[in-house]
Amino acid sequence: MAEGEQGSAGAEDAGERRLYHHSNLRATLIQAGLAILTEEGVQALTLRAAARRAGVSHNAPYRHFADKEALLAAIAEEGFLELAARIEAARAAAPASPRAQLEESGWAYVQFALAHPDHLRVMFGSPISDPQAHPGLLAAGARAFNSLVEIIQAGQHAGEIISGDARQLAFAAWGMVHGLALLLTNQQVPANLRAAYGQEQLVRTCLRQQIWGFVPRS
Amino acid sequence: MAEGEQGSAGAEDAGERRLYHHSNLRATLIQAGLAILTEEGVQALTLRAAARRAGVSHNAPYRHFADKEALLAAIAEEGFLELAARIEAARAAAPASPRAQLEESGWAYVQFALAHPDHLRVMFGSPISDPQAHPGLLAAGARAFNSLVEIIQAGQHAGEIISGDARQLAFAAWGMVHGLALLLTNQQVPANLRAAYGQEQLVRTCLRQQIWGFVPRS
DNA sequence: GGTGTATGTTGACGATGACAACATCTTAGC
DNA sequence: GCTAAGATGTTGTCATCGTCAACATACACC
Repeated sequence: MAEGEQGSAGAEDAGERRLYHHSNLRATLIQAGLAILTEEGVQALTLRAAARRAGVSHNAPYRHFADKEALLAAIAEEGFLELAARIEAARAAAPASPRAQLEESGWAYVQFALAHPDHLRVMFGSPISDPQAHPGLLAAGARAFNSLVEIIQAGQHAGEIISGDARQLAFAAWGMVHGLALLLTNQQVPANLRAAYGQEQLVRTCLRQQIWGFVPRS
Repeated sequence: MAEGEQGSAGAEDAGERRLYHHSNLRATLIQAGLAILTEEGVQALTLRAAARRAGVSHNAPYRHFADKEALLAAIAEEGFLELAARIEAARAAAPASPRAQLEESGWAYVQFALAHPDHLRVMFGSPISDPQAHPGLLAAGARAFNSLVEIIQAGQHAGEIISGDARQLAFAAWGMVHGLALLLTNQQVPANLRAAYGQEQLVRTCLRQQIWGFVPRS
């Protein structure tokens, strides 16, 4: 955003000038949506609220998104991209052992969920009517998933992980991590469990148990 | 709107007479909400729509629910009760082996999710602001969770399941099943995986892998 | 039988998603 | 350069929703 062309006066705050046709409203609206998610929660994420944050009229978003669901899909896509980046970073930072990488990736996933619970709700809780209508969303989700597949394949090559369909194993791992993340963010963890372990230890314990199931028996 | 007391006459369909003060509107509204969930989906679940189905005015629900969230909580509670019942039934129908019971319980959970995806969304997707305000909800959730704990404890006694905190193990199992259920109902399963295995086989394979991690090493 | 309270109704308000009509900026063709 | 056409943003409007306030009715207890 930011520039001024054309016309005229009305320099807003100075520096923050936008030209009406303010170039990428689309990106601005997505950022506004993310800000609303973290500051006010998912129930406050409304087309009109995003428009207000972007400083445009209540109907401007319709020039960039067919309807509310399209904005949600774009925000979800953004989430999957960050999720994939976090998983990849965690893998890179982890020891070379595929099993360790699996644990760190899972923990990274849960950390993302805990840091952005309402973003996660948009990514997964929403009933996206036609996924085919939002191809970017599918691609971003696939990228995150493929990170797991790669780790598992590497582990199979190294003999650290049982043989079998790597995609199926990755799905199992994804399911576990996803379930843990949602239970934690929804505060649906039995209270005494949470108290006894603490979030990180509880999650890592569950992850190690699952990964333990991936270890070849001698 | 509809009838007539007081004045009188107006027997509706015959048989279906309700006396205005029609006794348990509360239960009727919950049932109406469930019907909306299965027939129209979660986005159609609205206080006013539930009132319409129940044949009362748009404000009648407020005599029984403080706000929309209270109705959602009641519907969620209903879901947890059915979920617990299904898990218990699956356990009862399964072989005596605790590991088999674990798999059947998990599959029952996923079946419930597939049969009532929008009900699941109300149970888990909603951001219940203050769980303490809906004690029945917590109790119903705890009952479902405790079914798993019991199976695991039995397995530990029989030496079929590794020792350790049964509640933590149950949480891991719950997380896995929950994640699988959500991914399936949100249609977020990689297409080729779904095609290669079919839902039931895919789920059972993942469950067995996890349970395999619960088996004591010789 | 009369009265108080629980239950249901009518009416209103502000907010939202969506549509239509209009205004303004940008760009393409000349 | 200038103008016509399209892209982008605005104003106005509508039906629906959640919620509140005021009012009406029916049941239960004395």
